[in-house]
Amino acid sequence: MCKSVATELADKLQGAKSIATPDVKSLFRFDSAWCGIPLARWFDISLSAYLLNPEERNYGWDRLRSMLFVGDELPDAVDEVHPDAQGMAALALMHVLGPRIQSAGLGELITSLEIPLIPVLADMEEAGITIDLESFADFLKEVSERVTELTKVIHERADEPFNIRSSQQMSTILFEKLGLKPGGKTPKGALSTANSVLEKLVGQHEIITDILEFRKMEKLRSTYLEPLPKLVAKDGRIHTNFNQLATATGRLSSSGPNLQNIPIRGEQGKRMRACFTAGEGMRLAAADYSQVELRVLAHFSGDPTLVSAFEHDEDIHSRTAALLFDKDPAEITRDERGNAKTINFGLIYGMGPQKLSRELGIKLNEAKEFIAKYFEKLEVLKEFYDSVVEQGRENGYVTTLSGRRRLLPELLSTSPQIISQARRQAINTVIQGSAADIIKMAMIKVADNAEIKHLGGRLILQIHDELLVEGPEESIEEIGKLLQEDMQSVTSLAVPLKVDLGLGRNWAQAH
DNA sequence: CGAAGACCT
DNA sequence: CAGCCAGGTCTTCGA
Repeated sequence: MCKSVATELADKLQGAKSIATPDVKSLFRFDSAWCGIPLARWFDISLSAYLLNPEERNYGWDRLRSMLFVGDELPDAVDEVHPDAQGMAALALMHVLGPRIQSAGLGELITSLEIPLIPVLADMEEAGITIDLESFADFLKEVSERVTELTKVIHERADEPFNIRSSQQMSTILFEKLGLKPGGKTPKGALSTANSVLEKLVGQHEIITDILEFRKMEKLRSTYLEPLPKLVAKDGRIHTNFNQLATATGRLSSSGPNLQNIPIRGEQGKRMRACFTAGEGMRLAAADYSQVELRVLAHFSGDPTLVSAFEHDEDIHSRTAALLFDKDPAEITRDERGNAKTINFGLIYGMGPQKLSRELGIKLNEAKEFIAKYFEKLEVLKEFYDSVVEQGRENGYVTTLSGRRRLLPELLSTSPQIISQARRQAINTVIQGSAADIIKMAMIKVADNAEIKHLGGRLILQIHDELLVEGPEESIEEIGKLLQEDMQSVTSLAVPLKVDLGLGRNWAQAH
């Protein structure tokens, strides 16, 4: 007999009569364990109502707030809340939600995946990551100086001072004063000054490259270099929050600070990641799933071309190019491979011919032929796409590997635009959500691995298809191997899962 | 507080 | 003729 979620949670709550830690804010901030389950995450999970019915997304919070808190803010002192009420609230919620979760067939997802993940995430948040404060300071100094220089140069070139950070003022300067050609509009109708537009203007005016560099430097300064050192906790480490219910697809998100969007590209990106280090006497192991979303696509579609490419561990982009251009994979040029890569990524997003033509710089008709040819070659893939949409239309939702659902009533809309957006979301959710399921399973497996634990390895970050583990210098190689093996073997698909592993003193080295 | 932009997978 | 591909978080501007 399968215990209901409510019963199981009720059992765990029974033993707890009060909150272990006196400071409610730190309780929420670090998700300190309470009867084995971190309290904040408990309430997160109680919001699982949203898995069933988005209209009731706030059900949990409204109830909780009325029972526990006076206003919107968390109280400063524990005296302002009623310890037992927290348990009562969670219990009440789960009594309502538990049966609904079970009857929707989501009990397994909640009890076998999401709930076991809770303490794993709590441990990761508590572990945090070390940053090299001196390198950060040096980096910040250089970037700040460069921002000052560029500000001066840009003002000179524009022949007047203006706020470079303001897209409105930027638009006026570029398109009115300097008479440059607008390259597109924003959703709201203003002339866009986004990077993609500016890049096409390079060479037309010397100010453009300066603006592009200014934006890069300013982003580094304002989002990473300045705020992050201020967030170093007493333990000398930075602690993020991993949000379990923030995305529509089942991915995690990270906030306060977001450690899932630390720069990686280019010289600066590399330098930035090098500032994220292992602690004293420790090393980092970074393991990332190779092409996991395309492998998931191969798995679900069973497309023989994709499946065989992954079975033989071929370069998937070259393989796609070979198929499209009727050539031997060895004869594929850089450009052809690049085009194939664009298509492969586009497939994951449900890309249409318009965007493809823009991406590849070819005509619309050409792009249509391109896509037609692709689907001709991979008709099994097309059947899979159609079946996802059909499932979505019939059920009102699509389902990932673990049974997670995303409601997509928009599939039945009358607006062609809404329908095609929902189509893309349906396809992408099955792929992206299943990849999220896989890495969540892997995280639980890694966290439970007694050998890794014994060697002193601990998970510290997840970046969608990558796990970052910190461990003692002398055992990091072994930890890395175990990590890689756990990730690869966590589930068995129609194609093998491949995991690339890197080790190092810092995050850049480990890549 | 929404818009625009930039960073990530 | 245009139509701009999925999922996030954070900063800044300006009403």
